[in-house]
Amino acid sequence: MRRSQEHKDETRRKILDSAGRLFKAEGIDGIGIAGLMGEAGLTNGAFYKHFASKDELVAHAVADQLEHQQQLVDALPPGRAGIEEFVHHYLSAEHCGDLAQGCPSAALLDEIGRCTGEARQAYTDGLAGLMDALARRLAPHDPDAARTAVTTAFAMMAGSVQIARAITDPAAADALLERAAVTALELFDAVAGQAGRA
Amino acid sequence: MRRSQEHKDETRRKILDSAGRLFKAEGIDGIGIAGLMGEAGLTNGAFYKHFASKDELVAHAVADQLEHQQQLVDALPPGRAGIEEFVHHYLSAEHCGDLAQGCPSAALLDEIGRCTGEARQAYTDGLAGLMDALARRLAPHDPDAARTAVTTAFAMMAGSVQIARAITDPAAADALLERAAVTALELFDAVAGQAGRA
DNA sequence: TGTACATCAGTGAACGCGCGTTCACTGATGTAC
DNA sequence: TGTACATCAGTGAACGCGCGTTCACTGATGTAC
Repeated sequence: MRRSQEHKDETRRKILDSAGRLFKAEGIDGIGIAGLMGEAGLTNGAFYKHFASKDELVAHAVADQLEHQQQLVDALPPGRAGIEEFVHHYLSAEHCGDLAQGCPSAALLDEIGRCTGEARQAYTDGLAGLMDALARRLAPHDPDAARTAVTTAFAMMAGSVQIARAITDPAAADALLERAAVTALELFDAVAGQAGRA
Repeated sequence: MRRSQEHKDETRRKILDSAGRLFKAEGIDGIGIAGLMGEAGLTNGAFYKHFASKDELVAHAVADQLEHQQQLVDALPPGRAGIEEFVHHYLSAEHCGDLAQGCPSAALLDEIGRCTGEARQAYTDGLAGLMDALARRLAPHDPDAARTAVTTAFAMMAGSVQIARAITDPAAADALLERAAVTALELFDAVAGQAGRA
């Protein structure tokens, strides 16, 4: 069944998409190669025509997911409206309820910390790109100076989503998400304000 | 080898301690019953004399770990000095480097979100206790009102530690931890200040 | 106090199962003539 | 353009392994007399 390079590229993309969704929904250790390949409409053996190992897939899937997150940020409307949309979508009940389509940081952060260097490097680079995309919006004249503060605010957002997902009390989860949105906007406004003054 | 109830309680404690350490270090899916029992100086079969299943152990270990965290908070010196110690220890390179002895939220949050209801309930109750302990320090006259804001600040701390552990760039990790400590103290001060004014 | 016995924490092999990975094979399609 | 052949993406069974859990057994100790 030899296929064109185009066909192979499409298959690779299907595997990466399935991996992104299922790693986030079930955890990296929570889903196997056969399950991923089944979701992509293939059988387990074909996996090794595309990736050398599960670890290599994890690294590529992490990179791919963060790239996708960055594209979402880049597609936001300009100015404070874009930041508000980002914050309110990120800290929504919908995002908390949809692990598979959600943010890879919120879904996988502590698991990535235990991964191979390859996956952690992919996360390092991907997060840097995502934080830069946010910093460019907030402080166009000096995004480098804003990056660490932006990352702190993002850590708060990711941590809040993780807590909201972990606890069983929906009212407490809603209150946390609402409060986190207020704080996130305060922190982002502070970054933009400092950059404006500088 | 029948032993006294006291002996059995000691063994249960050893299993809970091993579980707490190894779940945090290797992940809940990353360590098996035989590994946990070996760490506790026992063999796999004895496990089921103490817990009905791995899921039940996870719930008890999560509860136990959060109780321990709360005891650490309660043992801090009173006033702002205690909060400062908490923030600086939590956001230290030592804490990031020592998964096994560290905070269960930072080590396990996204995995707990995928656990059984039993484990998530244990996390819900344990986190509530921990957040109350912090809220009582910051706003002794109205800790309930402070709880959500305290949780937001804590989410920022846990998220920052997770990111610092996940990325491969030590300089970026240090900068993030430092910036997170400043922001955490600002957020905690705001909670204390609002409570003072009210 | 001494003895016989019941208890049950702990042992370690075994269960079925799913994991990551390998491999002999298939057969549609790109390529060379 | 038509044909023969080489390629290789994909199949699905099989590999060894570790998982959570079960179980027959051991033997030190608490308990009853």
